[in-house]
Amino acid sequence: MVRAPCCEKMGLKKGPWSPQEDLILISYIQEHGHGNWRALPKQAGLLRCGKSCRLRWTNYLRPDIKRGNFSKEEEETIIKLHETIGNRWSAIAARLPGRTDNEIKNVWHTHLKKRLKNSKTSEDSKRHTIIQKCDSKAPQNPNSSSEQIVDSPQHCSSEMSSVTDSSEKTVTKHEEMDYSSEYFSQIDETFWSNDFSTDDNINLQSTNFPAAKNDEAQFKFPPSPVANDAGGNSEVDDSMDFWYNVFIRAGDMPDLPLF
DNA sequence: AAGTGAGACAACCGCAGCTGC
DNA sequence: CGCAGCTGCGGTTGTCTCACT
Repeated sequence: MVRAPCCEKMGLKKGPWSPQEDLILISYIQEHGHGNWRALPKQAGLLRCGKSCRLRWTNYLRPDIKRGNFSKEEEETIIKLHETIGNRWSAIAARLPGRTDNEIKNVWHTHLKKRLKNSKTSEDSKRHTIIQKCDSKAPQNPNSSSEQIVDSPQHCSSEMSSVTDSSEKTVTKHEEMDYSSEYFSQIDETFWSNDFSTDDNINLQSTNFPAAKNDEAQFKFPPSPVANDAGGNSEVDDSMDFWYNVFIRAGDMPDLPLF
């Protein structure tokens, strides 16, 4: 199979998305659904490849994305699932509504892996201490190693069971918020029942997604970290219609293509 | 105040698998 | 059945921010 030329060779834009591009993409998908991702950027007037558009939508712009810190439960779910199925991020994401595989992957690499390593280290050292204690308690047998004692240590099982993960709370720069309920409370069930993870041709107009009904006042996307970082304005965080405010504040409302 | 390194997260790359012809 | 086109997935890289010196 001949690989399609990459974005750069086609003269397409790479790197971070601008708010204008986001709005164009949102508006287009709102109006038409994504349909064919490859054709989308051309039809929407974006100088991006379809892959980039798909990624941007699925990982960031999709309205059912839940942003903010991961809850303890979510982190535990990730850890447990990772134990059983490994690096199958999309499968793990499927078990965490509103979370993307990319986000989970990032969290794993930045927080959970380290935490697990730390807890394993502390557990190992604790195990080591217990093993030493067990060794001293256990009947002396020159042929048995310490590990063997730990694996079936009737005389110190209670101590071993006390070795637990004492993971500390991770702190990230974004406050924990449940955007899904705060920002999308006005979206009814028919919208959420749309399966955006599938490749169906999403037509938001056929849903009750507020923006699809031309109700701009209700059109709300969650504030992105980009906006928080760039603006640092609490007004932004509080109540507003985030995306429209971004453009209006910037005084840089893009000329949206006529679809 | 400037430089630097680490951490966090967004985005890209390339391969695999699926589907239609 | 084989090929081409497309999407999904996981690994990796790039970029930005912030803390520290």
